[in-house]
Amino acid sequence: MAYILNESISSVPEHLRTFFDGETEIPTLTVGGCGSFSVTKTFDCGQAFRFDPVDETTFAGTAFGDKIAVGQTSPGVITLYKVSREQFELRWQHYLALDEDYDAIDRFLIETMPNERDRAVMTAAVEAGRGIRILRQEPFETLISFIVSQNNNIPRIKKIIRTLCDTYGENGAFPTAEALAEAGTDALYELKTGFRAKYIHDAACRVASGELDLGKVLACEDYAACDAMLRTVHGVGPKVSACVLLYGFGKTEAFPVDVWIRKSLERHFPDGFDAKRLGKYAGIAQQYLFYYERYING
DNA sequence: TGCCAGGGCGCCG
DNA sequence: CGGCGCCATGGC
Repeated sequence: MAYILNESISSVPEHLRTFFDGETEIPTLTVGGCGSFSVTKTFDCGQAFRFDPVDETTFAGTAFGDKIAVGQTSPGVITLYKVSREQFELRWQHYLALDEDYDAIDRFLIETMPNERDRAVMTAAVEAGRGIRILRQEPFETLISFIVSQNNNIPRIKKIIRTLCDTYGENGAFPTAEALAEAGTDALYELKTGFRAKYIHDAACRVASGELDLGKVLACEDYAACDAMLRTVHGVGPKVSACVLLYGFGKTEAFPVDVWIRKSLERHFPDGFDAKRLGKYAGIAQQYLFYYERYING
């Protein structure tokens, strides 16, 4: 389990000055016990769209309306910039999934494979992706982000989300459902969202009106029911729903199937792959397989 | 130029 | 149910 090694008010490193708008002194936290945590893999595996690399081992971005940076200090140790002890315990520890035992999950995923051949494949995928953490992002932001992601590429997804935040967000935060609902489809279309404009607007309207209660989805233990609630939104199909439940609601049993996963399963599991067998951790296997296929085998 | 990007909808058989 | 054309945009 993660623990705080050091907390201080420190001067902002040179390469983070611009990101932190010229601030000079910020709360800085050094956190140990992070296990296999990899900053670069976690923020560069296509689950979060508002973080960017600022050097080899540091990513900076916005979540919950706060700008933070996360750096890899050494194996098992990370540094959090502009994060106090209180904020860490209240929010960022959970956001970064530092309260999950990924070593145990990794072992479970390998052990659960039905035969030696599949175990070998899963072992390779786990080793390739080891250090990835499934972030616990904000539900509404994740919903809109993965609607934007459909038939799109990551650089453009990031660009559209940045524009959405700049135009309709308060002080750099992700826009509220009310703000996007009020904006209207035409205005959203003007932001180069294309055919997704009406989908974004529909999602925002349903959330703003209470017709879709994201708090209820968060509290719901029945995965199929969660999936059904999200898919009432026009433009949310099986893939987007699974991504939103995985990255925005901590539903780690979600198993999003995209072109990369389809390729991976066809190539490595010709006799079939039963995601349900992996139960609560299917989504983490999915992320490892995605990373393995997309970034290692690619 | 055509193809693809972490898809989904509407329609068709 | 499964397949297929279409939907906007930008990078290659």
